[in-house]
Amino acid sequence: MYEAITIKDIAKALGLSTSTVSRALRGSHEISSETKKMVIEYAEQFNYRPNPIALSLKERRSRSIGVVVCEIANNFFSQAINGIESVAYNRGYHVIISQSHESYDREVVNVEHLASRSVDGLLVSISAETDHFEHFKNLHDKGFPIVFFDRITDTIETHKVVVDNYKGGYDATQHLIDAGYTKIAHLTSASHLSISRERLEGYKAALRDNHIPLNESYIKNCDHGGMIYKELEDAVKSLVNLKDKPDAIFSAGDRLTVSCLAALKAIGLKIPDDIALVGFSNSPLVELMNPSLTAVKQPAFEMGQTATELLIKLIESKRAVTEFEKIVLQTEVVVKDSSANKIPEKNSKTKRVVI
Amino acid sequence: MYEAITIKDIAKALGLSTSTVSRALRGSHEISSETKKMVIEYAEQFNYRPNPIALSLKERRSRSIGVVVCEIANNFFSQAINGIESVAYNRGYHVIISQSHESYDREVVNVEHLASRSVDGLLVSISAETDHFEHFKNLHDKGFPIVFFDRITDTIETHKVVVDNYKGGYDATQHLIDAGYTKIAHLTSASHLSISRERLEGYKAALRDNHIPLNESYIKNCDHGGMIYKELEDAVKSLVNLKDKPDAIFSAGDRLTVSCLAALKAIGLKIPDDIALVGFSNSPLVELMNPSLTAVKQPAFEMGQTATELLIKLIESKRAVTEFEKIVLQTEVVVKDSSANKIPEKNSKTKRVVI
DNA sequence: TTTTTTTACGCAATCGTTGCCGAGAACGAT
DNA sequence: ATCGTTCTCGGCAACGATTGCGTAAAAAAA
Repeated sequence: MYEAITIKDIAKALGLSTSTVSRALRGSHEISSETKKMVIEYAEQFNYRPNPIALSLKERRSRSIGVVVCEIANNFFSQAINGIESVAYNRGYHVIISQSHESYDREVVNVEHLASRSVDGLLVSISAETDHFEHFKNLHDKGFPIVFFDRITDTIETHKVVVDNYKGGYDATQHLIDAGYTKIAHLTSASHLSISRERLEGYKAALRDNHIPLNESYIKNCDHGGMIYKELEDAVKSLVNLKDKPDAIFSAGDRLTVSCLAALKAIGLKIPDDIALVGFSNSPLVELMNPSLTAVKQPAFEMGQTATELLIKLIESKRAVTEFEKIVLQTEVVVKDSSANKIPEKNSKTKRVVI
Repeated sequence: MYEAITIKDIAKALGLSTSTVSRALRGSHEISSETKKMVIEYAEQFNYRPNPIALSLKERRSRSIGVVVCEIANNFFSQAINGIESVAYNRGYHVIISQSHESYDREVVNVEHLASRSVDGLLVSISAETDHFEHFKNLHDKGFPIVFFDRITDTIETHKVVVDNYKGGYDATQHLIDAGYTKIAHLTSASHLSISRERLEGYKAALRDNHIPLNESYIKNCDHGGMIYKELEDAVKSLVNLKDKPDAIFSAGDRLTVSCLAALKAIGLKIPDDIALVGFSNSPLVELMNPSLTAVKQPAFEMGQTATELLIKLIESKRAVTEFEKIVLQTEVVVKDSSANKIPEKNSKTKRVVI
């Protein structure tokens, strides 16, 4: 099978010791220039590459970082991974990906597998099912470098990279209010996720600031984050079947938003005439959708980059790090047709007449 | 920093030799059951995990596979990687991802980096820029396991997993013809890519079988596969500015299709009334687009799975493999609104009158 | 010429694990 | 009592590369 050339092969071929070859290759001054030249030429001719595994063993590091996300086939995460890969590549690190598929058990297995010395550090966005964090805490307490991004936990003190989910939720809701909607429902994923909580808080705050009373029946949690279409469809149906039907929906996740659009289309409701929709989504396609979708965009690529930079800083730090950063990036509301200004209803004509 | 327990630590603590501990842990019959019990209990208590790097060095394998694709943030590839990861995970392999960003140089660097003994095999979809294959050939000749998927080359004899691109192109074109379109343009990426060639051949064959003359000016290559929007936009503009303007476009790639839709929208052409559109796309969102898009879907997940199974078979084969498989999966045309039956033009009324 | 310094290289340990060989004890068979 | 066998276990080497230390030979200084 495939066998590559080693330092030992060079040493044997040239009648030198492995230490001499090693030093020659690294350009040590204690090797004569003729020997160096000879070794380097031979190495180039036979395309010598140091064995990274041997180096890892010696240096006790693998120059690779592990990524644990719920799924790759999701615009937000694939863009984030793109950012991760771009930084890692430039710094000479490999990226090892694993998916939790929103399962706690799978997350634990992946984390343990990666951390058991095959990666130097971990980049994590927590699974929707996960509501306790011992598997991270154990590692972190032992000094293993972890950076959380997107979905984080406050129970572990380390670097974190997030967006301002509160503001994202606030802005989305405020935008709907500005467009004339008042009965705004909120579709979100598992309630214990940091991103869900914060977006919900932003939603509530925007309502409060606009003196719109909070209607608890307008808030729907989908614990599987839209992975199960039925769950989402049921939530949407129960919303539109309410006596006091909402006139807008703010959905707090990519898959949630897309599935919601599909569900509304299936039910036969017109957007935004029957019901408006604003949602978190990082798909570049939403503006080509029918109708084009007002979306809260996250800087996924930058999040990946930033998280990776922080992680590599942790990994390469000589002393144990005790001061941790929490970096908060901004979201952006891209306004399209799905939240067009509300057409005044018939019964509001009276008011107009008054004017 | 982070230090994990080793076999040596256990040996010292228990007053045994490392070989005894090693054997006890692997349940060897030549260790007394008391010793085994003692060792295993100690190992569990201190959460011992064998060092995969030391094992890699010893066994001369890393139990990881490398993936080289042009980009992750693309539905086709993220779905394929999903399939790759699912199989690899079950077989105990790590997946290491790298992106070529359609650049030949970057592809070469990635391949060399991964192959220099940090992965046991490679899963490759060739970059758009790549038109010679020495970097793969050298490895393959040395017995290094490589499996190509999606974008392949015939110059290297190894396992390959593709879709029937010819049939995909044929079916898409035939579908347009069946819907009443005859002036069908073809938008494709770099001409030296296997997928471009085959889809083009399918397109041509469908025209030929329907006795529609081929119009060379209807075929547009975008060498950057839609990565550069301007290139695509120019191609679309030059198509719609032709004297004998096409009444339909068949686009042969995901990004191409989406960008084409955006370009037509920007130009202000109505789909399908002014011009119909059918394209390869693996985005689950196309049916929610405006108009919903008739798309050729590829079994990306299955391709990833199949390719990974073949690669692991190669890696774990005792003897050098000389018989290689080429697995061809089928595409599926999902018909939506963008290729609705053509409305007969005014000047065809005469014919109708005759009837 | 003798002593010191410099040059240029080799030896061996190290990282964590396993394979191979062999040692010592216990035990049954002769 | 002696031999052979079996059971347990330890020592050494190896995987590939790096590195501190040691040292022979050559060069320089005395």
